[in-house]
Amino acid sequence: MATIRDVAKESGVSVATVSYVLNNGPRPVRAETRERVVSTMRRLNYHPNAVARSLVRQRTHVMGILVGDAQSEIVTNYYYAGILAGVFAGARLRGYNITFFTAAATDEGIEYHIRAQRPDAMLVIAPQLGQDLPKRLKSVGIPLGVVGADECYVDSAAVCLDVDNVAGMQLGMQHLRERGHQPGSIAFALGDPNQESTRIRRTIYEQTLRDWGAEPQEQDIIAHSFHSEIVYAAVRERLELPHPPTAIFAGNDGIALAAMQAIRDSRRRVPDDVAVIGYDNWPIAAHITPGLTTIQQPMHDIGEAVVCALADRLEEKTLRTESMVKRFMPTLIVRGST
Amino acid sequence: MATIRDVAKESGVSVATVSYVLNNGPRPVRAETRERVVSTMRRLNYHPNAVARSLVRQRTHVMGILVGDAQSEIVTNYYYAGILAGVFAGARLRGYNITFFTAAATDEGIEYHIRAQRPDAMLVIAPQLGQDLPKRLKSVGIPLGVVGADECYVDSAAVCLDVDNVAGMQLGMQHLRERGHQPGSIAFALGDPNQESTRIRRTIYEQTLRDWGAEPQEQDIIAHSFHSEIVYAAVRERLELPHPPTAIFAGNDGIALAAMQAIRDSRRRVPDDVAVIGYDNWPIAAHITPGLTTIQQPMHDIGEAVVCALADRLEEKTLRTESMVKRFMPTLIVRGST
DNA sequence: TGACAAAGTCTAATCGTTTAGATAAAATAG
DNA sequence: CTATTTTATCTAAACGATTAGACTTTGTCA
Repeated sequence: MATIRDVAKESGVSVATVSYVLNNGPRPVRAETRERVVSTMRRLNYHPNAVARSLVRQRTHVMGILVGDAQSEIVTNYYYAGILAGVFAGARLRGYNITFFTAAATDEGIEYHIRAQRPDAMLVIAPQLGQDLPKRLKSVGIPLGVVGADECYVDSAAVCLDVDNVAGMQLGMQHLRERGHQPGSIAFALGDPNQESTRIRRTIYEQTLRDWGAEPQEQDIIAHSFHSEIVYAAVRERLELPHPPTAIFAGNDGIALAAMQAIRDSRRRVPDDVAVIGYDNWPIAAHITPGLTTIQQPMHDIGEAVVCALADRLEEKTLRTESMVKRFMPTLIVRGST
Repeated sequence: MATIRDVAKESGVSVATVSYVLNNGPRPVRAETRERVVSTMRRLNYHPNAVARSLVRQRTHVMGILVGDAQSEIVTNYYYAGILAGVFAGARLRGYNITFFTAAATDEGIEYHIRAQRPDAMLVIAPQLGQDLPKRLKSVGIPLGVVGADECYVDSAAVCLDVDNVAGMQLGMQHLRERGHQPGSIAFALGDPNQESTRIRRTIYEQTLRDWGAEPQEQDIIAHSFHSEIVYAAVRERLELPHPPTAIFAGNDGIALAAMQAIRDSRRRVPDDVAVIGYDNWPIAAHITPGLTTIQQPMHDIGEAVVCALADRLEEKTLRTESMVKRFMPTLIVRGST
């Protein structure tokens, strides 16, 4: 493979000149010389070695990414996929590559891998809470972008983006209320309790009920998991108890789907007997019967925004030393399930 | 950040010695010296710079990946997500990082990016046919792993893995036949006609019908797209025509879901009026009513296998100069939709 | 025309590793 | 107790770029 030296020799100039041509600077090159160099580059099929560049520039133009607890999450969870699509779009826009760190976030050694690989920044998507991950990532000393976990990262000088969970829950609760459901008859099938969004949403759920004069019942907070089988079983069980809910607010659309099946299998109808509202607006939500009412989140925008914010920091367009928190507004998509 | 030189100076040895400690060779180091070096490495929080290593070793330990036509495909298509999960698992197993090439496959410059970034190998997942991509990727000169497109890559000295599409179609057709559907009443909602799997499956569909003594009808090959809206419209339209099918074989579970909705919206029932069989066994397939009968593909295995096969080539465990084709067996998952 | 600035090049150091070749120390053989 | 081999280190040259500093050419102005 041709190197810069080959190009230099072949076109009778020094490597410096070739480099100036390559980068349009920092020194000027005579038009005639430039042309000669460009043509030999083309002739030799030369492409600058990004590895060598990274070494001398101390920039890899790579952003590392940690998805959920392990990469496999993207398999079943459209939320991650949506964020990722945005991340890719942003990366392309700003000229970065995205590398997945294949070690799980819980691995002892993840920060060693990061140190070794030297991405310019790290992205963390909807991490589990209660780990020492934030501290460890901070210790690596590169800009950090976090989606879906403000609180534990806000003191890590990170870029924290998330959907506005408060607004989302209120949107959904309001909608159920307007559909005539009584505060005491709305259950909440939350997701992974180790995610920040789940905790916030639970708080808002309970607070909204109290605002409406109803005390939240422990039995109306069901599932505590994103796992379909667990959700299915939990919903069926709840429906057997006295005072079954007339509406279920689900932590994401996957939960909502499992809940809908549980409802049907209990010989009840959606939405007549039990209404269901989801979260995320997965593509499938529009393609089932009845369609799933859901809280849409601008996943793509968030993914793109986090990359752009980090790129801004790297390019010194914005301050790097303090945290930044930005919230995105969700919207309610009404379909047949409510 | 500490460099190898810092470690060397700090522990009173040469950089070479530190390197030998780091790599366990190629020269021996006295146990006492090694200990001293290791402890200073720890004290200085030293981690070898992978970029510098890559430069001198001419190996980045990165595999690049091109997903579908653009990264956004992983959003809606579980097939990609499944393959990816396997790829990550394999990468972790063999010590590689996965970098997404954010330029679309159709981009003029994708091979330039690859040349510059210098991944040790490239993965291509279910590419569109009819592009010059194979040729261009081959010209880059690094090992190639292809999932879901043997034919056009088989002469590129690539590792080609795919599910056995012939077996999968036969499995499904056989099943429909056993359920009592007449050859002339089985429609095929194929996917993207620019993917190899689609083409093969269509051929097998037609051939099976002929084997059964029925001439395949143009009108029974519907949709020609993975896009839900298009599928939905196409199925509804087909159901209005004379001789509506009693069974629809779908190119993937997304198509199957859209088809099921179209069937329901035409006031027909699944499976009584029209049976549906899908492809891929998306997680959702088990969580709808009725459950979706589908052809399961070992996506995870395929993803893992392609990475391992490439790693073998890179580590010279296997020959690098000739193509290898391997097929994985699908299985039939019977649920309520047939 | 000469002085000085600007434009265009080149030489060489640098980024942080690996690893051959030379050299020194220790172990083994005769 | 040498001579020879083996083991442990060190020195220095890569790997393929970028970029200051020195140098040369060209242009501008008095």
